[in-house]
Amino acid sequence: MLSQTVEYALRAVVYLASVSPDAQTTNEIGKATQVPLAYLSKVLQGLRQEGILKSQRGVGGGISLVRTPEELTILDVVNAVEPLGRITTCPLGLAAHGAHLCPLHKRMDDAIQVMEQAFRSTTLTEVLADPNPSIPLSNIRAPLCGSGTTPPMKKK
Amino acid sequence: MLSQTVEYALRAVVYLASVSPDAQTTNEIGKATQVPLAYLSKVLQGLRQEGILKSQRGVGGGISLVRTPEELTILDVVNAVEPLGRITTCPLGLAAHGAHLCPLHKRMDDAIQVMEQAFRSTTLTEVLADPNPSIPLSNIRAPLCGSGTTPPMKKK
DNA sequence: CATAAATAAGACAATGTTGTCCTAATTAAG
DNA sequence: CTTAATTAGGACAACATTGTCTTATTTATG
Repeated sequence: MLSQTVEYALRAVVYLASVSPDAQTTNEIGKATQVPLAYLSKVLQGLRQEGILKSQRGVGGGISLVRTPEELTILDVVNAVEPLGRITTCPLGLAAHGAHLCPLHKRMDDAIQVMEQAFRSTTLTEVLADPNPSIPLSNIRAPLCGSGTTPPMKKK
Repeated sequence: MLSQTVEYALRAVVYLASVSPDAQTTNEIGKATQVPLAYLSKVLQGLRQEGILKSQRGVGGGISLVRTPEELTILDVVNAVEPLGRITTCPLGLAAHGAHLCPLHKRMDDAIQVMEQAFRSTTLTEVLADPNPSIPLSNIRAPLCGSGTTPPMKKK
């Protein structure tokens, strides 16, 4: 349904939001989100190219959000990785119908649209502020199922 | 977003619904829906194995719906081809949280759920009954953008 | 029974997604 | 200026999706 890459991108962005506006290294993000490190690197590069993240090379560098969590929605992230693919013209060859999709494709697009709207209306701030503790096996309060997203205490 | 196979399956099923309860050959379905014939054959086989379609081999045979269009929803077809993949347990390793997904995955699942609901609430009858003509270049009234879904007039 | 019309099924190819690994390029700090 | 910590990027591999082709198998009909 939603691709693995979208899942990974959202984990990373939520984690970055939780420590925003600080930057984190790919390693730190990988550890917190349990995403395969080498692939995470690719995903983060993609998000940077799409203007969601910015990066700083070299010692003390890392990756951080471009916008504040308040200004960033789940839809922004999803669209940066893999646009939802709204149906705007008839997928059969028929000349572009614009607003006049056939009944089937109209309904398919409607379904995509409600999902799009659900994503658009959720900012990262909202995700972080969710009161749902949701972590039976740990008492860490975290947006990513308790996988180490507690803000780093102090520099090792 | 929705796979190509889902798109093809829905075209085929909508077409079959439009002539229900008659059977149609794979060839006829392919012509009406503009789906690559050899691949359509695979998709139809899948739908038959999932109990959405039934088939009759040999001369005069073909493929037809198992249920009436009234009893068949878009969700039935989508789930037969490629289940929507609701998120029921934490995708990170954390022991199954059941109803207690973390805030991020709860919202992802919510989005999938609204899409699922949109599909569940649409029967094929509804699609066929849609008053939207939607065919600028043709005055054929059809649920598939005018691609030849007018009921066969008479046997060749 | 022979034939032609159909679906069923398997092998194969092309492409996309996911993932790994190695080498470059950048940069802070001693 | 050298070193170590980082991101950037390219080559490659494994697997899934999409698509084609060929060969069975079934079945109505003359």
